[in-house]
Amino acid sequence: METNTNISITLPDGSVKKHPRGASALEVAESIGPGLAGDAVAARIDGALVDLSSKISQDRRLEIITADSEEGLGILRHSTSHVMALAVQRLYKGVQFGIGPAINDGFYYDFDLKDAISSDDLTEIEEEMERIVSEKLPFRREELSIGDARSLFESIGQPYKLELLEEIEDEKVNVYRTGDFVDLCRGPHIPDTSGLKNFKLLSVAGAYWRGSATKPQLQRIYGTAFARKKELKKYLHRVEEAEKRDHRRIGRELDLFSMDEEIGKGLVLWHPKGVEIRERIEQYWKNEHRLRGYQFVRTPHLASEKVYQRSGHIPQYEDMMYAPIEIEGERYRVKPMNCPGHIKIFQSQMRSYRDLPIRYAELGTVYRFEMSGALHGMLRVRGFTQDDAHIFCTPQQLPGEVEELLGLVDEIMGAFGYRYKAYLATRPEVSLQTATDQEWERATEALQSGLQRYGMDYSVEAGEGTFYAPKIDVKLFDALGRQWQGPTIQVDLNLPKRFEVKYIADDGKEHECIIVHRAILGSLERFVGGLIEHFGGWFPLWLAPEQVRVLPITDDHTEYAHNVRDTLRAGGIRTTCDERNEKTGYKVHSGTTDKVPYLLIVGEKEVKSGTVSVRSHDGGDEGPCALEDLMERMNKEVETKALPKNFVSDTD
RNA sequence: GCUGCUGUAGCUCAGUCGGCAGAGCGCGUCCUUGGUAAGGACGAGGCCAUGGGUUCGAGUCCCGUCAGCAGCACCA
Repeated sequence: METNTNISITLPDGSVKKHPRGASALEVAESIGPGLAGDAVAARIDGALVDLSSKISQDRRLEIITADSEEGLGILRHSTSHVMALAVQRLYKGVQFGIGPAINDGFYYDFDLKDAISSDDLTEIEEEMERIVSEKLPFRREELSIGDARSLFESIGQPYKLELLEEIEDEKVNVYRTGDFVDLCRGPHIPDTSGLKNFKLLSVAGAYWRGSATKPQLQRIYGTAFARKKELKKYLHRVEEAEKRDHRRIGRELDLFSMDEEIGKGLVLWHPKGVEIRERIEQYWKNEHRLRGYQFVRTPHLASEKVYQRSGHIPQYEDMMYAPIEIEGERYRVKPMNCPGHIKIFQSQMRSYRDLPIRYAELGTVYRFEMSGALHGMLRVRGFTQDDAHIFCTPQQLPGEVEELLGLVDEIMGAFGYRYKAYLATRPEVSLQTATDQEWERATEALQSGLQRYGMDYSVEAGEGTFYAPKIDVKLFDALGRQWQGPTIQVDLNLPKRFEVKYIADDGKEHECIIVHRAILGSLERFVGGLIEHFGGWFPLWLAPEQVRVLPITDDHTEYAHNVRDTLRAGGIRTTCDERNEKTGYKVHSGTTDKVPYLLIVGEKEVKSGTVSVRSHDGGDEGPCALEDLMERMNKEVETKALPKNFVSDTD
């Protein structure tokens, strides 16, 4: 006969523990070990996430969730957001609450309140939060019927919560109470506020209710929380590190580019050193494309509106195009896209299947009217140069072309030291109706088979394609582990029809051409901006605008320094000479802050022995070296596109 | 575009209660001629974003405009 006082609890490692019926998850955790109980934030009972206070009344599987897991950390942060909400409720009258979830690196809560919160107020809110933590207030869960919940939130004047309730279909909902703060919330939460020790409020900003620009705008406070102080510190350090790498700051410090109010918003002025970097990239890009059978074309910056009418850009994107310019009664537009020009070149003669594939590439500068709030340094601008190309091919050739393209992606992203991940984005809900289901399917399958043929890992993002094309998006991970938008490969289902792009097949008849639209770098502006942050300004030798700086110790050595410089220059190495009237330490300092990979110190010793003393970014003070040996080493470094040593941040 | 914050020397920033515009870096001249992350002295450099208002008096307070920043929304 089974005892009804004990139940069996199965732990993740398979072991079974006997506990009295009605034991709480926390009690079980305590019986396993006080350490675990202390770190516990919630529990999973038979697969469902619940509070630690949950009583277990039958045989169950139990997992104790700690803040060391991603899930547990999310719970900790979510609980912190409630504490912040309580603090705000205490400090400001008549607050209405939006939502307050955990996010990637922390949490936020949205508030509707009369007074504007500024970042100066965050300290005060943080202090109130500390107080709440020391009060050790429990997170108390209550289960209410929808009707009761509605009257509750009505009585405390929380219209946003009522709106959320409208959409819940269950009969019962949870509310959590922490002190005087009540929230509609699925949970779970940590047992009480004393478990929150390591948090920080980060910023305050506006955010639309429910993410919709037509809805009211609330004030959002962002914060983060961690299980351990060390992790919080590490995170804050990483944020700082990212700030130091900000391409706008480094762009100014290294004199790479600037923007000017009088030139216009979102328009980049490339300085000589920035151009130097850009040209290395362009040169490399061109070589790789030439190797793969691309031909280079150029199309005008301005075109008659007719072509964008036909392409569909005007009906679809007019609000993001620059206004028309009227000449001789005809309206012209600054080009927002390179495709129409490439198509016209393709159509300048009859094309046989024997000519295909035709691959046209252009570093094409386009202009788009991005909303002012969207602009961000070089990463989001109004005038930019796409590394655009269009592949005209037959349906049979498509998978092979995709495969080739992935090889190109791999080559180029690898050269810059990016890790990446591919995503297959399929037909979205709202999509072009002129293309048949079959065409969507065939295009998507071709992309997929290209991925498989190349052997590239990918995941499917259902419905994330553009309205006119399924696509492969490649996302990059930079040295700080941050994600960037990378290459994109799109099978265009729109333009071949609109422009009637045809070729003559082996049956002697006209067939519709496949057009693949693709960019590897995206835009030179964004790519270079991203690279600056990726490398933190320490470019690999092949890209560095100033590869070598010669530092003569006194005036007596300038002549020798000039010889060294000129020899290097003759060898194709970008070299300058710092002949300022300063001490060597000063010149080394200045060469380092200017992020020059090689500093060559030349003094009495070097003049006599005909050497240079090398100080490199990778190797530090390396001592004397014969110039020819150094040149050989640098040439090799340039040729192999060697990445700087340890350019990955040590905070990772 | 929306909400909030910020505009002071080329850059980073101080400027108290409304009372003569400041520092460091950088730049120039001079001294110094030196050995691996900042030698010294002197000097130039400002319509305090901009237009209005309050005031005896505005960098400072109020309103508008412009620009930048953060987030949201947007991103062929």
